[in-house]
Amino acid sequence: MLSEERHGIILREIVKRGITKVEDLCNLTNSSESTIRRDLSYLEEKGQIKRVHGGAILTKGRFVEESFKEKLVHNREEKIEIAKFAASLIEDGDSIYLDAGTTTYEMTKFIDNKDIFVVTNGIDNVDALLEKDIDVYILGGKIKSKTKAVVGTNTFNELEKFRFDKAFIGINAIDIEFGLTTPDQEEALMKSKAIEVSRDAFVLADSSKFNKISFTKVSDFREVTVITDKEDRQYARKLNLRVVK
Amino acid sequence: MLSEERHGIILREIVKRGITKVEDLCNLTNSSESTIRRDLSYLEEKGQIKRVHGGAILTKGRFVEESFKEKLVHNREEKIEIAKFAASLIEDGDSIYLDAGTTTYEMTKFIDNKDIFVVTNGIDNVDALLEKDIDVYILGGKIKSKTKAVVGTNTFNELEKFRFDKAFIGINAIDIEFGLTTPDQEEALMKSKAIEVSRDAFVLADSSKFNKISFTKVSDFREVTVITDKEDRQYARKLNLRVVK
DNA sequence: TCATTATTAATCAAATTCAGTCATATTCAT
DNA sequence: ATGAATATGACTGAATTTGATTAATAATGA
Repeated sequence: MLSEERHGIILREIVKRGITKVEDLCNLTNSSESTIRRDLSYLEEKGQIKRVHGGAILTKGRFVEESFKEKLVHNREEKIEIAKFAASLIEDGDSIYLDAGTTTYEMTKFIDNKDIFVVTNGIDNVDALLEKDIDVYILGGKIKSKTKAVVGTNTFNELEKFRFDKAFIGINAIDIEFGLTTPDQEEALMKSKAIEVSRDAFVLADSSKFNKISFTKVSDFREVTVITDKEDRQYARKLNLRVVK
Repeated sequence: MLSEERHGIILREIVKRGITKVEDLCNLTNSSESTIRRDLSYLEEKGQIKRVHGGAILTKGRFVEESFKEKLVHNREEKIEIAKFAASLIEDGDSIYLDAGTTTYEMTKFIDNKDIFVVTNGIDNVDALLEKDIDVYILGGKIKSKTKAVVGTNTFNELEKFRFDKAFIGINAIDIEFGLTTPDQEEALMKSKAIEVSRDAFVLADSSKFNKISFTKVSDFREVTVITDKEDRQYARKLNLRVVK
């Protein structure tokens, strides 16, 4: 049996029952425990299921339709890898700023430290984090309908009151000359301030964001670590680059 | 049986009955007392239940706050009628406060005035309003995972800065003596303040909320108009009652 | 109050499940 | 065909889960 085939069977079984035992999956697919365990690890890596002792369960709040929408997102695989690595940087006790955006949203699926405090300006992040039993603080303010990000001067000022251990920021464009830029001025201000009030700031950017320039400057390279899937000597010389995979 | 599976069964049983004995849970899951005790400790740790001598109860006291989804089912028809009427009160140009909660959430579906400004502390309201092209302002603060309501002193203070034309408030309990009460103190404060800073305050309460008393006082009758589906002479004499249907 | 009973926490050993490693089998590109 | 890459199943010691036991604690009623 092909592994893809097994993955399908496993997913369907878990969706159907909500929870499944390794043993049952062995019988269902005529495979060894080792194989099933490998499959479960893989599916968990992809964020499709959650492993528990003895089997696996659905990742909470994952609706079937969502997976269709998600597939449409550009560079999804890369974003997930970047998000996964970023999430792994979070340590117990951290206070975190999580920017609004698709890449940072992917992070929520891989955050397993419950003893953390997350401040976000992304409405979509809230649900995902609550389901993980994580303390969430939403910044107040006007919500941009397109990105569902909270922005504005009040929001900006509210951010001023916090100090974060780590900030995770999404970005639209990276250029070796102009640094980090993004189309919306208000969002740029938010990102910039978040970077400022954080001990460590991480910018998540898949390779498609490179060599682009957008309207508003967010930050110079010096202040942040860029997490990406793109190997690039030039950039590596000028900035703190973390390449995943 | 997997532990995750048991946790689910235990939670469901406690939600259903309000209180459960260790012995019953043993029978229900075919597990030993040791195992059930460990499960209960774990669930208590997560804040999902409270252990008592001989068993466990739900964390909240007299008026158990059902989860958001469960509440949606309860008295749905009536809530929709109430919500529809409440929404019809909104006029172009209004600035509105929309409380977190299921009945107020229903309102979002019937709001068709786009030229309004809505402030809310309910995360779920945001999406629904954005889809209607309505300007939304979310209050900032800690999010209660159970009700997805934003609460806290900062949030309270933020609310202070607004003045609304109309506020729409959900409520858990109405008593002819004690007035409007609700289980969570922080949420009660929010509701109370919202009523205070609004020209007109409307409280949405289906008939199941009547003749009940909860923990924290939200408001006296004088300050608000109660929208309900229940005809009641006694209440009608004491407060401003609007009965729909 | 005190004694009796029920419930609990702590500890232990057995059973189950796990991650990691290895050898073998299969697939793939050349 | 050949070697490299990948997939699989078996095995091992480690980690986790479980139920039984016992001593401590809490509830009950005379």
